[in-house]
Amino acid sequence: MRVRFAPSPTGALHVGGARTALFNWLLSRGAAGELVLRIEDTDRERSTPENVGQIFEALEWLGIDYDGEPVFQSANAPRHAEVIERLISGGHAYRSTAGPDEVRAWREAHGNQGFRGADEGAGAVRLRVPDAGVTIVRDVIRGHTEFENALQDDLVIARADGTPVYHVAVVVDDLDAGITHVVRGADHYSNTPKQLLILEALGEPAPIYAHVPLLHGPDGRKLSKRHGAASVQELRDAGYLPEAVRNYMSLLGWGMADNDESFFTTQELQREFSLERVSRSPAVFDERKLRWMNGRYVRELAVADLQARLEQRLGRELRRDVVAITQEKISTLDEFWPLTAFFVDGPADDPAAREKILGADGASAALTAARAALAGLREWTLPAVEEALRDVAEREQIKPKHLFQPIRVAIVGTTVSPGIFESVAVLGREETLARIDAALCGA
RNA sequence: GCCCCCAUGGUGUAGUGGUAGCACGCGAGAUUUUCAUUCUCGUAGCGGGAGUUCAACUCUCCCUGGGGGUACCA
Repeated sequence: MRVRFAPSPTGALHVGGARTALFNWLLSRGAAGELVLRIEDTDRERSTPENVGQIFEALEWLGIDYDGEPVFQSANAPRHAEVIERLISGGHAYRSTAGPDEVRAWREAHGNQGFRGADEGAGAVRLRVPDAGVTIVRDVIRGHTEFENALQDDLVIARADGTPVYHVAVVVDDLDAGITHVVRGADHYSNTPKQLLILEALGEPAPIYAHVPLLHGPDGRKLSKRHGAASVQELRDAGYLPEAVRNYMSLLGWGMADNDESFFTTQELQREFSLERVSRSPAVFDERKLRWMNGRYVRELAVADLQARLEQRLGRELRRDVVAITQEKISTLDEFWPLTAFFVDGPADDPAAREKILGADGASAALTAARAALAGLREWTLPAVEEALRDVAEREQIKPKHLFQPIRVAIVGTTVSPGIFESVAVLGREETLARIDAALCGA
């Protein structure tokens, strides 16, 4: 078995394309030599180093490793030219100057039958399509479908300038690479008979096809930028974890039998995956579920691991204890900084919170009592802080909420933060007392 | 226009010729110092119409809806 992933070099790795890559990778079982990466770039316009580099990065981030060096389709041009020449000399193709207008006119005049041209010795190269019979697409996911040859136009396989068209390029490249399984998006389904026709003219066998359903946005339309994150780069930038993305994407258009859980390790995925179980209908990409799943993955990370990822993402050193007290409160990496910036940037400026909490009856008294208790602490540890503060609440007959919220606003600036005892413990004696004093002053 | 594909709650899916399970979401409750987390309960579905059958969500056909293709794009 040999599968390939062949994205077009537009730079952004679409999540639909990423899912196809994932399926290919799972199908190859990650075995060496089984997954080849090819850049479809017959027109060469888009395969700039930047664009291609971005795709490599996205794939690497996702954890999908292909085998060996990626192949650039354009590099295979001589081979394509040779095949096209062969088709012409074998009588399977001819040169024609007919353009879209002629083709349309022909169809109108022939009851919508496919265009059939004559050899003019110049122009683009068109494949001769049989007038009768059917071309059968056999697809692991969709079963057999017959396409009538009579309806198919003699398709262009090379432009007038001699450059091959995509359909020839893929077919030839797959053949040369010994590809046995072609797993791609369903948008290629209707084009498959064309490739089969080329294969037939070449006298070569067809690979096994599997067309996976497309991904849609919440509005049921094809997933695009206006739906938010539509590329894996955007997912990464939004703070999702690659393993969560991988897990979530594997669930789109695919389900395990006899398994009600939706969490899979990569090993389980590798073991259980089968093309036969891939769904035929398009799936809607639901970022809320991804977010939920990502939160689960975040919480299962070792603190040191989470810290490393956050540091890498934020480009700054982070305190382990800060990461630890935040872990269960964030569902994406993105949510970390807003929740903990107060540790290094000082209290946030939230007048509404100050007014509401610090301005409340008894807030100052509560703060004062808390300050005194904290100031008297012999050692500044989480248990000590917690004991002291709970003690104040009990002794002063203050509802916990009415004691803790003022402290929170005093040190954080807003009403949302990690646990109050944890925050105080991590902030340290000096800073905590200073911030409480400042709050008392302001009030 | 023509060709092709698809159709289980809002979303992702499981499933069987005898009416549906799981997960997200959503709602309610519990825990709770905020936000979260966690736990409990609940909500909601086989697009429509014929046909086959004792019986269809499951098989067939039609319709509707959605999607894809129809390039000298990939």
